[in-house]
Amino acid sequence: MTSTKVIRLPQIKVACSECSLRSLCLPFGLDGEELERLDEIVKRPRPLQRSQRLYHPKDQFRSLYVVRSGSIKTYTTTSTGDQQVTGFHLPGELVGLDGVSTDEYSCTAEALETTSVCELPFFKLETLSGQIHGLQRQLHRLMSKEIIADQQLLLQLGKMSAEARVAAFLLSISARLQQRGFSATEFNLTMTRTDIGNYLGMAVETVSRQFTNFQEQAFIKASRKHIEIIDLNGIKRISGIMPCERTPQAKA
Amino acid sequence: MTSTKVIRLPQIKVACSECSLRSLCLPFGLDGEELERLDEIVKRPRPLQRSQRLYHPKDQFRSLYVVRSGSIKTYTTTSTGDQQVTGFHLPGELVGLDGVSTDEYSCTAEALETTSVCELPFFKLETLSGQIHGLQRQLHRLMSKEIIADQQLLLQLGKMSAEARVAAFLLSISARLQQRGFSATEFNLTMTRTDIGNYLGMAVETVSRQFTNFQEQAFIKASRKHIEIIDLNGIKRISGIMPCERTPQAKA
DNA sequence: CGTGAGTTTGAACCGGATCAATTAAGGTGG
DNA sequence: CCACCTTAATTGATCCGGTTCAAACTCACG
Repeated sequence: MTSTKVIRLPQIKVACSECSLRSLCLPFGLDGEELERLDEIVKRPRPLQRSQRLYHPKDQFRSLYVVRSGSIKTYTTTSTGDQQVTGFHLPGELVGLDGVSTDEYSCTAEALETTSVCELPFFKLETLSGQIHGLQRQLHRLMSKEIIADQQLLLQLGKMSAEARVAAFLLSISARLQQRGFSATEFNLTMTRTDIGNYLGMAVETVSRQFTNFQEQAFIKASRKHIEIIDLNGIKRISGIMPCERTPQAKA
Repeated sequence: MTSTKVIRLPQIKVACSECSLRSLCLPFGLDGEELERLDEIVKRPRPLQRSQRLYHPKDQFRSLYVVRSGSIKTYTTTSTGDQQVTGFHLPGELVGLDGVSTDEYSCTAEALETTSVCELPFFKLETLSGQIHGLQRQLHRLMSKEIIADQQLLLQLGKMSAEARVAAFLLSISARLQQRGFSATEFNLTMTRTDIGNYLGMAVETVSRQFTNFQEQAFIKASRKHIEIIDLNGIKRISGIMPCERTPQAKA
């Protein structure tokens, strides 16, 4: 709000205590004084433009990032040069955990649109969380939540038909946005169909066909990036149902 | 070693400082005094027998566990009652991270064979890691490594042919065992083919066929659970190669 | 030795990948 | 401001890998 420069996105200087994401973010559970101490180590770099990168593989790991607004995709690049999307990160979500275990990042983090982040220098964060127990707890929560959620999704994807996967993907985005105070039924997919396909492990064409399919069944309205979910329960039903409408594939 | 009871597995009372896994485990980087303090909070419960459970979904989250010897599978159970294997845990690996974010476990952890674990009461661990910086660092490393590794594997699986998946699975087991001082080329798969198929997202029959396939190509010798890898490079080659021997599936 | 769980093998079918071609949408420069 | 170009998205036709269904086999264990 109190910007010193000419043109600057208004939220650039928002302190943790003012941030709308604080209940989902590290500040959760901290009192005023603790919040201030956290604020002191949080950096708020200039927003990234679309396709700008936050870090690359082999960059030295120094910080975790929290998406403030916008969205980020992370991907690795295989030896043959093609890209492997490892995740999409929405506001309030952590980016950079791939660096924690090896001290260098293992993937590329790239903005899908104009995106602003908070930067959390990890070693300062560790020090501080040694002093503020609530912070430590929340850090651990976030770390494991981030990754477990992803893992669960991926695991499920393994056994689902293309239809169910795309449905599950939409649900995941929808639920995450809702948690952050956005609409659960109307949003923009900032990533391309190709990215989605890559992430879900299927051909672009299949992703596209499923969107068409869902539209024909009147579960969603999709116009390019813009998605409107008409029948959330319909989507849920699909995402839980196994291929071929026969026997469930995950055996006992 | 200094067992007080009649029959007890010899390693039951081994302190962290004596444990062969310590360089892979939490003690890594700690000095003598710090190790002692860690040792004080580590519990070493009686070994689990095959198919005994360490915890169930909805159990209150209290502890992380490190597999000392043996192996554990974790799985969730879907609404329709079938099981979804979420991972296999070998000696030196953490179990229980699924509980950190919600304060209750989300899956079942079940011993695949006679298995002994160390129990780490998580809140004591948090407190202690607030005091011992090296411990905190290592805890974070382990937490993220555990999950990131899994995630990477799962992500890759999404785009691989059945052949490549099974190869990648074998490699994963092999590499993890090797890191822990076991043979990389000869080991027992303690889980069933069904478990493997479930985890990898494919039918049991397909898993079985791939084992046969690898044998015919003289990459491995497999007799039931017992696996001997003859041509590790052959397996590696396969695990990196895409289906249909055509174009790579992960697009640029 | 039976009994049953786990594993292997065979045959047929179908979902999704691949290939090919068209349409739509941003961006750019004249 | 519009024609042009490039990239993303859609749609259609064909083909193959992997699932499904069915059945035989093998080993561990009582």
